[in-house]
Amino acid sequence: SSSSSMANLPRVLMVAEKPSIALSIASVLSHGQMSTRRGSTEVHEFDGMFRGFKAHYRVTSVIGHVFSVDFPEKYQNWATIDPQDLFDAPILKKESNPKAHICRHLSNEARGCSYMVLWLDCDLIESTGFDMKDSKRKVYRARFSSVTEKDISKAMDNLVEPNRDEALAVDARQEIDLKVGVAFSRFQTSYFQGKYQNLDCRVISYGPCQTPTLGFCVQRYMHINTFKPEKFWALRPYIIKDGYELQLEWERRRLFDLEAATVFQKLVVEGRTAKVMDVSEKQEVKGRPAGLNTVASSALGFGPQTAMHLAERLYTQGFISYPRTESTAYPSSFDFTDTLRAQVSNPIWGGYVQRLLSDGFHKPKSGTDAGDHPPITPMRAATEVMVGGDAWRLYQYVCQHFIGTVSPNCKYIRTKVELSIGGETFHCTGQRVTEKGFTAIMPWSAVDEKKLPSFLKGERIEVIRVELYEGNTAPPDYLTESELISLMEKHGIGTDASIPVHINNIGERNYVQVQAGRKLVPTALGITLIRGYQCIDPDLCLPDIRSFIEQQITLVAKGQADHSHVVQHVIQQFRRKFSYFVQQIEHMDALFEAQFSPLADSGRALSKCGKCLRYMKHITAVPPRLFCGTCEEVYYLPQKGTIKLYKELTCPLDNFELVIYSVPGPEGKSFPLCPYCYNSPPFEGIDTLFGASKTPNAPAKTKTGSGMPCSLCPHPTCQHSVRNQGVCACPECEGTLVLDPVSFPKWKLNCNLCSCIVLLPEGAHRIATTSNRCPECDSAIIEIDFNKKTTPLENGATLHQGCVLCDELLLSLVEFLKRKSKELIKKMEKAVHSSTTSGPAVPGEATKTGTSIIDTAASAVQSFA
DNA sequence: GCAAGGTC
Repeated sequence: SSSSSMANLPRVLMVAEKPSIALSIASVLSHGQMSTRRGSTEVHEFDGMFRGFKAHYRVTSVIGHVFSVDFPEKYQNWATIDPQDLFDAPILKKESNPKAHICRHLSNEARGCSYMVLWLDCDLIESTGFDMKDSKRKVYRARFSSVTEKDISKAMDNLVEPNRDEALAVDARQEIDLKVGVAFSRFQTSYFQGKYQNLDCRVISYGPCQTPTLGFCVQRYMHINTFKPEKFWALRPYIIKDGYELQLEWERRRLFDLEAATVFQKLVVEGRTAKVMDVSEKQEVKGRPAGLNTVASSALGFGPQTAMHLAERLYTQGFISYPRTESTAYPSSFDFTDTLRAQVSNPIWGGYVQRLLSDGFHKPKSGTDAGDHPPITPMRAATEVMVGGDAWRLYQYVCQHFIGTVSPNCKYIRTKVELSIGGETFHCTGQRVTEKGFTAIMPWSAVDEKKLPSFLKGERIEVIRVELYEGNTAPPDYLTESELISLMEKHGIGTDASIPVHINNIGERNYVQVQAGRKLVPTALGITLIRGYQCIDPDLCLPDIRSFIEQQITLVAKGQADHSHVVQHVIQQFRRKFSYFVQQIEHMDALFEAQFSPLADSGRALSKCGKCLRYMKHITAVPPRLFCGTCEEVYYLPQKGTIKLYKELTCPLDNFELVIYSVPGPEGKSFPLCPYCYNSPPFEGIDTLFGASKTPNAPAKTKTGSGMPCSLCPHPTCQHSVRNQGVCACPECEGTLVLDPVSFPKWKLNCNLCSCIVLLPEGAHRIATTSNRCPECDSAIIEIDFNKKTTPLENGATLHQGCVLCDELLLSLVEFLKRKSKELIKKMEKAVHSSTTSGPAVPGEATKTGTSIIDTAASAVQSFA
């Protein structure tokens, strides 16, 4: 398209739900003649006809849902907000992925456009600057059921008005799910957390999808547990024919009455010979499969989540078609020949495909068209080297399944021989495959062959013995992942994309465990939770809870009910359920009490509580924590290290006794923390500070947990705070190097954010920070009391004061771990330089962008003191 | 730390 035409033609902006669909739409409408430029998402441009006149098109997309909801900041505090109040809380709509700048992108692209066509049902008209009431800039909605040329063109010829109701329905679901889920989750978590020692969880969540999902697993567990096996008996006569010993099946299968079975056994034994009453042969057909939809988990032994992940990767690399689809029916226009041709080069099935192409392949069995995407098919040839291990297995499966769908049916002959012994009827069957068909390429669906000697009608055969088999009825097994998926689909729990997420969730939360064969076995916690709901309000864990929400929302989507009316109605129902649940929680607690050991009975007294001044118990089980039995409060501790009392020192802010946390090993470190401050950082803005350090892979996250140890505390006078133990800026991050107070004799400085460590002179009797600052770089001056035998000072002197960065003697004695010292010294010099130029009040802020946070915190301390 | 729903 020329730039001159672009300027003159009316512009049409088209927005699809994801980049791949924008590409397909543009390719179809421009016949591949479009230009593409990058942006937040790609924009494809071309000239074409729009509603009877020539127009310039811009086709772009969003990436999934543009908006999601959450509570305002004030409602994020678990300690101050009563979960009940969440039902009446306002909610905020935010861009789901602010970094992607989708709103900005759309409003930019919408500029200068006279028309907009939405290929999605989301509520984003406002963010484009378009207005539904503006008659000059019209907004349309394109409805399409598959991403095919035919459907796309049809949608363009039948544009409709955008449907606000559908967007409102999405909003309604978001608000309901948020309020219900968060209110119940916070209440349960706060109530049970820290109450029992062997209760291993960080959060006890509730959700209208995840909880019924768990409900299915527990229901099966209960079925198994309450199963009473029953004895049964079956007659098993044996005959010998053409040298084969054959066991015959009884027409009555089994009896639950031993006496009756014994009577029949006597009859049959006395019958002595089996008379062949009938020999029948029947041609049977096992039909080729329909197209492959969302990858079945059990087929390959990956979890559904992993399978989807691999499939997603294969899709983005162009090896298979879009893997998230419910449809098993191919569009009529689907080009099977091309898809097959791409597979002729395959060393394993290439020959088979070649024969299919030359002998003529079959159309797949007609499946169901869910109106989303075509079934999953291979797009281009791949080798194991190109895609690698597990993805390769999945790719093979997709290919074999696809080739299977266009292969002939499998044919086999089923023989049934009916025999009579002493008036009782028995039979035996055999199976013989005559045409493998698709099972040749899909060996996992092969028909079992069972050879049978030939029998003649009327023939008599001697019965060699008659067994009276005694068996027990057996309980069903635990739910498998694929059974669970079917149950969820059947009850409308989750969507094809979210089902694996819910299953994953109940595993991560420790409600179920995945055992061999991908069986889901509920844990004590999972079972206790469901039993609890069952005795307080069974609705809470039944699938109907989801159907109820979905059905109410459908009313909004169809315009049959008002959005806010429906939301209010549903929220009101849950508000009542919630308050009843809160009122009755002791019933659930009774079950917890029976299952878990109360915390008060366990743990060793470690440090004193600042509130009641009694000893708190240290629970080492995950998650490690301190429990005050008097106040019934729990204080979490960092994981993966040891906790000891720190010299009975106390925190000046809250009077709690300090503990010292240590990670063992040569690169380990120690720092003191106040149990109270660690859990509730006392200074404004401190959360933000940690938020900043909580970037993925930041060592601070795993080493310090999410709380505030003394090494991060800006208290101006406490001797343990970063203000008094901090020495200088960390050369590797924005943190501060803090003196490790218990590192004698291997003295060191540890960064309070990252894993950087600086070794100080070993063996010194004492090393301490002083209140003096280096005039050169503002680092804290440290004082060292050297060992008499190893002192580097002249005349056997042992006391020395200096700056780690500027004092020549100290600089020669310190050692930086991990990096080459030259590089580090350069970095240190840089740090020194910037710290002298900006002149910060607290060491370590030199390179920090969020400096003001500490200042705010520091002033807060001053006013506090 | 909390839901479910999209898709990267």
